[in-house]
Amino acid sequence: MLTKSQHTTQYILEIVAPIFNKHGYAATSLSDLTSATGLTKGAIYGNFKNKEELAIAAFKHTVKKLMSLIAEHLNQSDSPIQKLYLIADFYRNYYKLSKTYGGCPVLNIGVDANNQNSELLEKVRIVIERIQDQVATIIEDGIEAGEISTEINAMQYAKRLDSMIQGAIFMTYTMDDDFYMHDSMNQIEDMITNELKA
Amino acid sequence: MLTKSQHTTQYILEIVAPIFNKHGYAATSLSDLTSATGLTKGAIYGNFKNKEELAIAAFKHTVKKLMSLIAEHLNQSDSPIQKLYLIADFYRNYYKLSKTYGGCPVLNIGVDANNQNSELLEKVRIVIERIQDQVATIIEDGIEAGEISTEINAMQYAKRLDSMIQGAIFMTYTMDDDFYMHDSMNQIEDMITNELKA
DNA sequence: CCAATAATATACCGATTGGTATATTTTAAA
DNA sequence: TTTAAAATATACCAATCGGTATATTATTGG
Repeated sequence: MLTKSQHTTQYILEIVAPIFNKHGYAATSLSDLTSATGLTKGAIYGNFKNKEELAIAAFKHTVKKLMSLIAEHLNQSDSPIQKLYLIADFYRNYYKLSKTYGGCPVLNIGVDANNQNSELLEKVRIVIERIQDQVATIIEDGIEAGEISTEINAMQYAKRLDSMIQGAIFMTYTMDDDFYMHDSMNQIEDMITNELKA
Repeated sequence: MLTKSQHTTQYILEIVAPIFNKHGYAATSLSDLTSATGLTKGAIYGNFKNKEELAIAAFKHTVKKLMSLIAEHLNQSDSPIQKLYLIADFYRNYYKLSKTYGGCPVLNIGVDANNQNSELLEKVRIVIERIQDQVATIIEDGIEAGEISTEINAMQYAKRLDSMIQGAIFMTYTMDDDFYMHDSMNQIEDMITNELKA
């Protein structure tokens, strides 16, 4: 059973994460958080050491949710190459989906933390590396399974896909236009079909 | 001849633009700017209406510089398809280059202004559209010149290239790793050769 | 039901925020 | 050289900042 403060901690993260994600660390004030949660500074500082620790926890909170959503989506197939297609498929809905959480945490916090908050930036880097490792593993599994060409450098290709996806996210959000996301996913599907397939 | 205040205006922009670019609008305080410039609030508010107008002017200042650098780079050839290769070539040096200005203003201010400052966001969008129009025009010129396949949708392709470039910039900055930029430019060069060429 | 403790609210701190009104200095025309 | 105007510096404003010490309220074990 969760204690009262554990419930409050979860509640705070739920409310606060999208705010940090949208506004960034410095532009989010404690009063933003108290008025959004309906709680006081006492409740917040009783559960989090300071603003920075709260921002880090909020980032992790959003990432965890999104990562479990994509993991669930990839469970639709056991085939490595089909999992790659499913990644593209997942991101087709990503604009609408990530808006719920205040945007893409990797993009938003990555840019916000750079030159500003090295602790937070480090967390973003860890997440990016974890994502790329997972994609690289899928590609390697595909090579082993004979689905993907042995010519492919898994890690390099994972980074390339990640870079394209992040570019699509940035453009989609900045221009408020889903075209970028869909066009990029078309492109990635073509790459899977024409470059990766054994 | 420039008046004294015009000199000061230029001087302020020169100093202030990288700070806004690195830290974002909200995280940049007036005291950051006075201590960096060695001027007082009197000098700054004598030349700019308020912080927002200064941030907009600073963004335009950096964009103008970068745009003239790329325009100059593209002057190395009159051939449209060679100009596309030159764009890729330009961005190979972009990480080091843009660091001088505190990073990529389109990426940084684009993310920072989203959900925060609609005036600033609108300026970013205008810049993105201008860049894409210029690339699309080069592609159209290439089609007319018979260098580029008539199958290509110029504007769609310009957006696709732009999205890839922005993704590479984000990844390169966030991971502090030029690999992303160089790999993306290799990819773009391959696309020019294999997809665009007539 | 009481008491100990956990959890939250309140009140306050010095420092800093963007912005302004005014004083001072610098510039340039006469 | 004098003087009006332009440009910059100074001093100040109320509001807000992140954070803390303490008071109050909920919760829970005995």
